[in-house]
Amino acid sequence: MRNLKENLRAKEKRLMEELLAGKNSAIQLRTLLLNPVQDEGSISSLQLSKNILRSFDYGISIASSCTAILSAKIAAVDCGGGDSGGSTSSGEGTKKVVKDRRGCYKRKRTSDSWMKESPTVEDGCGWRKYGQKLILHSKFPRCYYRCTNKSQGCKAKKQVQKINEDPLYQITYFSHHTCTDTQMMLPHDHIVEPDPMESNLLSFQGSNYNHSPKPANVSLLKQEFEAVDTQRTVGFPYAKSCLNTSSWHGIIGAGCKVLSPTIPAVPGDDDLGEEASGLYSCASMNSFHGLLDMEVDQLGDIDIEEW
DNA sequence: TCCATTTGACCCAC
DNA sequence: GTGGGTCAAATGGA
Repeated sequence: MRNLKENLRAKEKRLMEELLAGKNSAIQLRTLLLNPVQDEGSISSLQLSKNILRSFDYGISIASSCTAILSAKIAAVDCGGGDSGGSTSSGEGTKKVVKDRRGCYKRKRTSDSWMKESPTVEDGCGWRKYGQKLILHSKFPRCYYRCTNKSQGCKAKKQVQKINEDPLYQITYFSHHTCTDTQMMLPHDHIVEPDPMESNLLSFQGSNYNHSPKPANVSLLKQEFEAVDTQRTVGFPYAKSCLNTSSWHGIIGAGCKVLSPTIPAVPGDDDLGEEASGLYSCASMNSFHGLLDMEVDQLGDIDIEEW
């Protein structure tokens, strides 16, 4: 557990370093734009913009990793998922702890899978839903999607799990799009680490961001977590909540943990604007720092020995 | 008619 | 044996 905390602290430090590096690059870029005279050896505005994007991409990756770790751990504690937690609360301390394997099955993480958290399930790609299940210890059903261009041999899939009452979804992707329609909208060049928990890292190439994807079924996707049945496979008349798509920016602006790069941003007039808009919704460094501080500190509220 | 969604059943990893 | 992932028939909407 101590290792987990240290790990989170280290990630926080890395995040701050990346954000500061990005800020420095932005300052240099600003200076360059105000004074466009360049020396032979001076760094180009294009390179600076790339540096900025790289810093934010990596920062988002780190933040994603941290929040995913915390979510998993906190959820495990909340539902008594820990083996020791369940046994100690029963008052049968002398009883030998039987390892319950229920719910332990997880799809094997491959180098071609990654996860992110987003306030919206929309990512600009065309997805077709092929299944939905209520997952053990999950309040909300998990939905399964595959690329609408499966006929083209595209093997891209994703799983969408609403985390809690807040509009925050955990989206797990499997395989990249190979179809021509959507591959430019996907995050690629993601970072994968051997540890399944660490595999949540991802990064995005800013130059491929699409700013106005709005598939027709977005509203349906946003509605589908509104009602949950108690059956194993959920069957229900979906509640027809009416979420205003214009509120998405408000959600983003409130400072989400990890942001989808395809959230429509204010369209720029030039290439710089297009690329920079990938940074558009990121929380400020201070608030991000506070968020991480808060989440790491929350670990103190949980019995560390239980982990 | 076509396509997307729903949902019960089945398969398989654990 | 159980839970998670997928299949495929049924259903509904455009």
